[in-house]
Amino acid sequence: MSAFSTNVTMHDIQLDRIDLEILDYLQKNSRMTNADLARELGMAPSGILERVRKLEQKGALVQYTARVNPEAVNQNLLAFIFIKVADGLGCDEADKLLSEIEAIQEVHHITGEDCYLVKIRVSSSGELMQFMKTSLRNIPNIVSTRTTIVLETVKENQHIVIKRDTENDES
Amino acid sequence: MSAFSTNVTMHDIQLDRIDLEILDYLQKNSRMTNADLARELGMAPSGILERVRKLEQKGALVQYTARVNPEAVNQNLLAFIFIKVADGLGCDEADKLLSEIEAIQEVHHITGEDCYLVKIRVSSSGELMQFMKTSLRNIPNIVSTRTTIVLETVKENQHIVIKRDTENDES
DNA sequence: TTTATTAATGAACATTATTCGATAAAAACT
DNA sequence: AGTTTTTATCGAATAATGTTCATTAATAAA
Repeated sequence: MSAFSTNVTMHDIQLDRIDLEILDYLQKNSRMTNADLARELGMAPSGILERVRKLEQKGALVQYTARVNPEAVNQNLLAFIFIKVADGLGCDEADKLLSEIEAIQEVHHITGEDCYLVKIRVSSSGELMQFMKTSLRNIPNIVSTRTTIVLETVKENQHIVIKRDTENDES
Repeated sequence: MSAFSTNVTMHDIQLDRIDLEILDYLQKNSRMTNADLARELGMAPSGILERVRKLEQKGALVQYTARVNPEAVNQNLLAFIFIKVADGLGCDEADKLLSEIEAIQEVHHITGEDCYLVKIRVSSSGELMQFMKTSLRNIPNIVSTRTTIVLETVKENQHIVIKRDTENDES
């Protein structure tokens, strides 16, 4: 069913203007129909379908997702945690362990003093505490953690700016 | 067209188990059809449609979006910027200015020394520099900024853990 | 009890998804 | 250049889904 590719590195991916348009439309509304896309882009629905499938295969489209209001499901606490591990050597193991934790939405390797920046969403400070005590304990070579609590989120999306560059297009 | 509510605060939102199931299914695949949802949940498609519309109106469903691979569209540089503003007074204005910047995906008020944590995605360090010099200049009362560059992203999603507690209906 | 209100159903109809053969253009090869 | 191969699109046909709406049952309110 899921036609999405996993672990794709974008070496040889070539996207034309129409591909970029499709990506941008679906980014704004992933439930937009192929028929609507076809109308917007002046193509046949079957042609759109073909392109979308290829974008999935190429790994340009990663997932279709609905953004859920955290408040609606009582996940009101958002936090960022900086994690320092010894020598950054056990990192592969730490990568895996951190990624497996559902509450963790993001795991980044970063520059500077610390090794990781982690974004986590939980229901309460109690659950965060619980998480620090249990899940983080399992991760080897953690030297220190620094936690920053989010008081209020002003903006939050995953929208990527898509630049429709100088491209030879059949306009 | 867009049936999503804006600026919704979740005071009186009541979601039953079926609602939570719908949210979770759509979170995992927003292109899932109402017909499939209906089959999974043992309901009529029209009933599902009705519920989905209500979830949109209530603000539990915020948006349907496709996740685009940043590499595919040459937006390879991810950074977090901590911004300190004087007294956090001009914050409303700063909120607005920061949110209007497309490259900025997230704006959070945080605890600690700094006032803001901002997540930004651009094409290159050059563009980041450009951004710091121009866009940030317009924001009043910025005292300092601290930028953290992401070297590699191990995990990144917006998936929220939805707990189907046997007694999630808190009336 | 009676009356609103709400949520779900199922049938009817509109719209979309998907397949597939045909076609034409572009690439690759000789 | 000429030929083959690959690729992208279309259009028509069919399967499937979206959406409306009258009806019914269940729930809450009066």
